[in-house]
Amino acid sequence: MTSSESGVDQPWNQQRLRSSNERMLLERLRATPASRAQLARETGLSKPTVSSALASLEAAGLVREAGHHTPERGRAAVLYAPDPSAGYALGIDIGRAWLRVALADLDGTVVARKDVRNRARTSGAMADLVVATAHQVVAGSDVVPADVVHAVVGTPGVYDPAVRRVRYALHLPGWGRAGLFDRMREELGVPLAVHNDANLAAVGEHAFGVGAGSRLFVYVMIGTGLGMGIVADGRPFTGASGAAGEIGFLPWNDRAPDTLEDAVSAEAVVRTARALGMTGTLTAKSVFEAARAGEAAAVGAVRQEGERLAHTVSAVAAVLDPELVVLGGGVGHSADLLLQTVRDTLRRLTPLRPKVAASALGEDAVLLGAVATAMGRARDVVFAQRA
Amino acid sequence: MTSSESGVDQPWNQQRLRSSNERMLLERLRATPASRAQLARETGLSKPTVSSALASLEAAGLVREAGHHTPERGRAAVLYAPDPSAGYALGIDIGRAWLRVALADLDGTVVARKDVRNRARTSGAMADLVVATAHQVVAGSDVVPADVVHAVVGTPGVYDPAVRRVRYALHLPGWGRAGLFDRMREELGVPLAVHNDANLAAVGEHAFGVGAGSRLFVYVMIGTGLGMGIVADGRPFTGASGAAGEIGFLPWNDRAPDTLEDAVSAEAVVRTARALGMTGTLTAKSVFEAARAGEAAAVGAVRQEGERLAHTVSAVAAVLDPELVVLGGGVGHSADLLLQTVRDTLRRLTPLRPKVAASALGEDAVLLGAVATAMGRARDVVFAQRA
DNA sequence: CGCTCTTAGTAAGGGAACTTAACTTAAGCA
DNA sequence: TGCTTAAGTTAAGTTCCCTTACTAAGAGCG
Repeated sequence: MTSSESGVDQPWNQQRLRSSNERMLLERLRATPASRAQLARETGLSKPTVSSALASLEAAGLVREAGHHTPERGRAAVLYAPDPSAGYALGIDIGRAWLRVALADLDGTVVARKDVRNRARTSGAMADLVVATAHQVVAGSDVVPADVVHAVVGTPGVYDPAVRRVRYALHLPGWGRAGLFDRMREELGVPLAVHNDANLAAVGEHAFGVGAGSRLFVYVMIGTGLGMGIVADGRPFTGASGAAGEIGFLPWNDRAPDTLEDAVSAEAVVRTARALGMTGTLTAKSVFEAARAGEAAAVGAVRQEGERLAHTVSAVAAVLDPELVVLGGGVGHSADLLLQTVRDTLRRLTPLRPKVAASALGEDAVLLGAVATAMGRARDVVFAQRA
Repeated sequence: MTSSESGVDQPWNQQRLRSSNERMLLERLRATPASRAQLARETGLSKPTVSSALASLEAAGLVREAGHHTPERGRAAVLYAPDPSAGYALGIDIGRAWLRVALADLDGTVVARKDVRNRARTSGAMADLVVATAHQVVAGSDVVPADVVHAVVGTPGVYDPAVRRVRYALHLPGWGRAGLFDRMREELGVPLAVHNDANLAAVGEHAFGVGAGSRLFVYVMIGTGLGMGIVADGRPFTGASGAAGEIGFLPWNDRAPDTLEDAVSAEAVVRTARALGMTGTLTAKSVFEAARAGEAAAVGAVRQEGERLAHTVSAVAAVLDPELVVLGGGVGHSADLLLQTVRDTLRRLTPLRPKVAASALGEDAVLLGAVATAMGRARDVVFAQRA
């Protein structure tokens, strides 16, 4: 027999009833401020119940008056809105080149931020830098440290909560060490969750960027490596072992034994450009700039990159059928150059053609995804801990 | 801002509280019969509440006494269990060669079944055959027709509820005609849902087969075509437009322009066997039998099939990271021959290696998936319509 | 046989949270 | 100032859950 979800969930008593209704009202208010009468009409609760629930929320500091609304005729309504200062969340992006930290309120508004170059040589120094920068960001804001409720870190690799360390972090030496994040957690003094950077970028693009409102979309992160984040029904989809979206391992070419990651990452663009005749010190960025200027070898390299990306996207489309594919990562800022080639090649390759778009958040996608994730958790925590 | 899930859900009043608790108790009883006292202990509800809820459920015919249990010491307990005869569900598998219909109770026990060869020449005749066979199955059982609560049909292609017809049903002429399923629905007199066959096979394998308990697994259906069903957290994952798992469209080989479907389906095995020197009238089945007997060309064809499947699986693993890959479909009964090759090749191809297993349900996977899906819906309906 | 121990199940009382219905408050307008 | 209309509150009543205390029933034992 099926069984599966045999775990009996919590019983519903009156407290949970009340709590559930308060939560529903709070979520409704996040969309737009509303009066008690309006909430009653919209939610189906009675006016007295709404009044009482709103009083509780206001007493707990989760909701506050937000002006008035005078209808055509009749008494003016008192509008309520969530109080975004009821808690704060830290988003942290640990990248190869940059460490970025942002502090946001419960509306997702960033109230303080600091980006520092990542010059740490060891993972321990890196951890110290993260903690120090986070403390600076909080100190540089008007936020009381105790009001910072949750933090989320984005990092390459897959964090395994069971052993509390990162796996597959190939490009960061020592980063897989045990105890690293426990130390950060402790010195930070804030609950800290660790997520894969591509997944967070996808979440960020869903919360604030071009993926907004999409029921199923993927974020392809092209840079030093190749990764993908999946957001399904608003939540990250991580697979059975956290390795969903590790498209660097897609089978690519049975002639040459190189990986798709090698074939599509930023270095590959440089390699192709050289093979096509470009010379000098090249970076992916300079190749894209040359292509923009019309240099033939560069254009060819970019075209090949686009074709290979289309190959990747077609594989993803066949398995997942996403509504939208967002191109981002280090190469993302040149996505406009790639889009047309990707779309044209896709048309040749497969009848399954998701929309393809460039990242709207650019370099900030991971950071904002961390912010969005931490904020979501912070909302839960603040609600759960109300008086 | 994020917004997204801005839809306010239903308010929680006392009726919903009661209903929710009754539902929870019912689901708990599906795992194993239990006494009131035991339910109270396990669910956290009080004994009087459990008594009262159980009385309602019993009055509604959803639950019945199921013997007694005498503890070590103390009064004997009255056990309760769900009444599986509170409703019935129809599962229907419309395949190329066979039409299969099964009637199951709310426990998922098949109480009547009929398989007929699919000789219909037109889609209209096919629809008539489906309805007639379904009526025969119900008539041939002890079940009152009014107790049949829901039906689910499995068919190739993607059913689009918006236009109420099937798309991409390449191998079935006329099957994409509008109104076809509306007609069946009407003549059947039972609510009818239409699902993709590979998805249902995956659901079936999750409910009754080798995928039981897996949080994320895929069912690869190899036969006339090539398809895949995905079950995530117990629910089918269909993608944005219902085309998730259409792995026949995976990019395969940039030298030859054929599709992966052509390269992996049953016909491909025959083609390869011929190319390797086999002669006579060959079917996929006969090639597998010859391979089992040790004939070199057949062994070679089977090996190539396994290698190509491994290629497919590695792509799926890179995107989805499933816990388990189940091989099924027409070629499924020979999966044991393929497993070793698939596993060995996977080891060469990728570090992401999901478990690979043969289907446990064989030809019945689609039918049982339809039964499981219809039963799930029937449980909901019966519960919602209790007095 | 009846006493005691133990667990199952019920009855009665009380409290929390919701609803309905009626009332009060406040704003605009004649 | 009084009328109309909509917002918001008060009061009464309902539903459903919980706690406490009781009764019911089986098993071992003197």
